[in-house]
Amino acid sequence: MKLQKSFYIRDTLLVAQELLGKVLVYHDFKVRIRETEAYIGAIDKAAHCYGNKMTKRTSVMFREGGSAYIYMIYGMHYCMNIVTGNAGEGSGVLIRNVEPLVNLDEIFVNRYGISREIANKYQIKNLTNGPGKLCKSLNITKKDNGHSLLSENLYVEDDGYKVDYIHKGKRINIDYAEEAADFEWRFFY
DNA sequence: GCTGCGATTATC
DNA sequence: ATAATCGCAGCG
Repeated sequence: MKLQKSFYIRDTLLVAQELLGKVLVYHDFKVRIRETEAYIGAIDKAAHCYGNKMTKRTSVMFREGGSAYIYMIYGMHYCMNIVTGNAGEGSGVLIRNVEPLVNLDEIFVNRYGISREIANKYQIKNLTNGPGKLCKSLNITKKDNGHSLLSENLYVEDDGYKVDYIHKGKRINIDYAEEAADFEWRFFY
């Protein structure tokens, strides 16, 4: 069943963990969420909206939970977040690693420009195990920024899959974030 | 207007 | 370990 607004308007660390094992649906794609990171603007120097920094880029993060925040990083990759909490809070969950469930043929073309049959082992292993790889694989771009997760073509559903143990660790590539760099807000299984 | 850099990835 | 590559924030 599709997750409703009330799922997202909760504590960001809780949402980040409960998103594990859920299925992200985007048009004809379905992928299982395997790794997430929480970002909480109020106390998190790694967050784009740290210190309530409202800019053109971060405005979506200040919405009520349940929207997609898509941003471009390093001039060449898109990353997808799910906005969490109450309006004005400025928090969200980065989707880092997913496992494709359907439509593999189209994913290989989007990601590598090749048919699935000729993909090598390395390409298969690294298909969608990163935030930029996820967006490339599913063709998620800036056009999707601000889109509602309660809509027809973009949402998260619970298909009954159970995650047994959630691993926790420090978030990736935020060494500049001082004390926040040590927060164990990365979750995976 | 100009400058510097990043919640990444692929390759060396 | 490092290049690729560009939107945008910060400055003034």
